Formats: sequence, structure tokens, C-alpha cells
Amino acid sequence: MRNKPYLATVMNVQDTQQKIIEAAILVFNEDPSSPLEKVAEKALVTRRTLHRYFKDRNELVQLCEQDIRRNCRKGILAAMNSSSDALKQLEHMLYAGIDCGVKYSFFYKMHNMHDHQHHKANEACVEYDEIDACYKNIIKQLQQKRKISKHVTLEWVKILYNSIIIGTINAQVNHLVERKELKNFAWFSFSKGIGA
Amino acid sequence: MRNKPYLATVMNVQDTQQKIIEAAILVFNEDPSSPLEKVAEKALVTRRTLHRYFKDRNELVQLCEQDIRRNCRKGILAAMNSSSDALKQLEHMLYAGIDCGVKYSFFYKMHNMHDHQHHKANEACVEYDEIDACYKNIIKQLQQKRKISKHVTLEWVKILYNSIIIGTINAQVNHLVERKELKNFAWFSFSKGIGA
DNA sequence: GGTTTATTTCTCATATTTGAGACATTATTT
DNA sequence: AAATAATGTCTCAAATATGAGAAATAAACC
Repeated sequence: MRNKPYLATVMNVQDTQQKIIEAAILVFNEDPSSPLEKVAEKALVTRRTLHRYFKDRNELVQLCEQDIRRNCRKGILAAMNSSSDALKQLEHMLYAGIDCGVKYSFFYKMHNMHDHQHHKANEACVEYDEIDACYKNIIKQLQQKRKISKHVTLEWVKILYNSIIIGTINAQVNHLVERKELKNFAWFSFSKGIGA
Repeated sequence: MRNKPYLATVMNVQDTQQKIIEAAILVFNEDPSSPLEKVAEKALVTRRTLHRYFKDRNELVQLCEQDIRRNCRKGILAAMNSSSDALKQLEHMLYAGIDCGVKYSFFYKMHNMHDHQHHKANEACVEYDEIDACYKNIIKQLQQKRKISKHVTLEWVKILYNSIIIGTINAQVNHLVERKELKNFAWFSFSKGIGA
């Protein structure tokens, strides 16, 4: 009983598969054990179609995580290389995180929740560590140049950074504030918040 | 197949019920559709015991939400009344939020996620609005006294405030930073972040 | 317009989750 | 130490979620 049996815009195989992945990321980010029915609804397809594209729930989750990794990594690395000034790098990375949207929230959870087991054998973990190392490096540079308050530690800077990105993403998902202004607010508060 | 069939410390009815509620809040906060088995595990009871205390899943969720409302409301209102200085009020409210722990995260989601329908007929919503009105009032006072930067809006202050509280709570759940220092960091960054 | 491809609909088998009865086991109380 | 209360174990029925076959339907492509 679907209200719109066939959408005006039709898409090819890749598009449908990707559409389902995008929907799954949105749903699983808020409710990891959600029934697949909810994912199908969000993607505007039937559950039957979903099952044709993915062997089982696990495969769908794996592909979501892969998509997230690729997406976030790409955006963040591009931002890192966008400048040689550490503070500008940090600013652009913040914007890149916000641009990743819910994928960034998911990405962060994937590697920072208590149930996550960090393994050097896991390639995803290695990739994350790489980004983390670059990020830490930028913060340390700023600390040495006295651009960051002595009152805050490296760990707290990371927490604040991720809190603001994720909070901003939630705000724009829930339409709490003008989208365009959000990035400015986020950077203003983050930079002030670390005493920059 | 439980490793510790009977715990050394034994508790009465209220304690067991409350223990299950506390466990359920932790589990559902991260995974709302989680099987009840997970909740029972976290509470160190069998699923059978859980079902003796709660008619069904829905009742458990209701009682979790009720507990969260009571808890958060109490802490936040006490903090509000702890001073007549708006900035001190705000500071104490931030600490109160952090002290609520995961309950605060849940509380915030309950009333701010996109799937939440706000109704004036719902008593919980009215209660939340009450707190929200007080909070807004405090911010407005600070804005009038030029204690808050003109660059940020009331809505953004709320987003930042909740982002930092929730981020701080996650950090302490995942043992990322010394618990004692977290509150200081949180207030430092929030107050700077709004230009106070 | 006819062919091909993708999606829906309907259906069904299987797996998992849920909720509860009956009784054994452990704690608490007196 | 006997009675009482709470929890665990084992079991089972009902509900829900998962995954897939078969045929109908819609869209896309010559």
C-alpha cells in the first residue's frame, strides 16, 4: 500500500543501490537494530527490492560503513590539504565534517563507541588512525604556536570538535537553524571554545 | 548460562525494577530497537525477570521516559534556582545536564528528534516547554546585558549548549578524559563559544 | 510498438523476538 | 528452620522480522 507506486524520476541499478545505502545510513544512525522495513520506507522502495540488492542485513551494514569511510575520508583529507596554515586546515576540516552530514556522525560512532574494538589488523581502523594522527598533529602545531588556550587538552579539543560537528549536523537535519549560518556559528564557537 | 547466577548483593523490588530501567536507558539510548535480551544482560538479570516487572516493551519504554523526565527536570530546575545571576545559572545548568549523564542525551532526543511530534496536550511536552522557556529567558537576559556575542543567535546557543553536554557525557561514558576535568572544560568552551 | 530491465505485489518458509506458565533454586524474614 | 518473596531455568505459543520465489506491472531502450 504505497502512496507513490512509481516515482517520476527513475534511476538505474547503481542509483537504487546507493539510494538504499543512503537511507540505511540515516536509519541505522539513529536506530542500529531498526527493521529493514524502515530502511526500505525511507528509500521509497519495497523491502523486496532491498533484499534483491543486498544478500542480508549484514551485507547492507558493511556497505554502509564502507560508503561512510570513503565519503568522510575523502572530504576530510581534501580539507587537510586545502591549506598550509594549521588554523585554516582545522577550519576547513570542520566544514568538511559538517558537509558529510549524518555520515560523519556514524563515522565517529563507528570508531569511538564503547563497543568498538580497535584493531590494527582492521584496515578501517588503520585508516581512521591515519586521519586521527593528522588531526592531532594540527592541534599540536597550534598548541606550540600558542594559538590554543593552555586550559584545554588535546583530548578535549577533539571532543569539542566532534561535539560541535555532530550537533550542527543534527540541527540541520531537524531544521533548527538556517543551514547557511550553521557553519559560521560552528567555527565561531569552536575556535573561541579552544581559545583560538 | 550466566557466569554469576546470584549476585552477592541482593535487592528489593524497587531496586530491581529501577536497575532494569537504568539498564534500558543505557541500551535504548544507543539502540532504540534493541532486543530486550540486551537490556536484561546489561541489568544482570534474566529476560524472564524483566518480563515480570514490565507488561511489555512499551511499558518499559514509558517508564524509562518517565524516569528520565523526573530526573532531568529535578536536576535542571535545582540548578536554575541555585543563583540569581544568569551566567551562574547557566553554568550550573550545564553541570546539572552533565550530571544527568545518558539520561540527558535521551531527554534531549525525546524532544528534539525529527520523529517527535510536539503536542501541547502531552504533559511531557508542556514540562519540557517550561524548562525551555526558562532557559531561553536566561539567554535573553545575557544577550541584553551584552554578556553574549552578537554573532550568535539564541537557537545556536541552545545547539552549542546541548552539543557540549552530550559530547561531554559520551566522553565520560567512553572514558576519554578525566571525569573531574570534563566539567571545567565544558564550561570553559561553552562560555567562550558564546562569547561570554 | 515490442523487447528488456527493474520494481512491485503476493506468498511462503524460516529465524528471531516477545511474553508467560510451571516449577526449581536462592534470599529474606521471622 | 520454616515460611515467604524474588529470581532463575525450562518450555512453549504468538508476534514480528527476514529472506526469497513467481508472476504482474511499469519504465527504459531500441
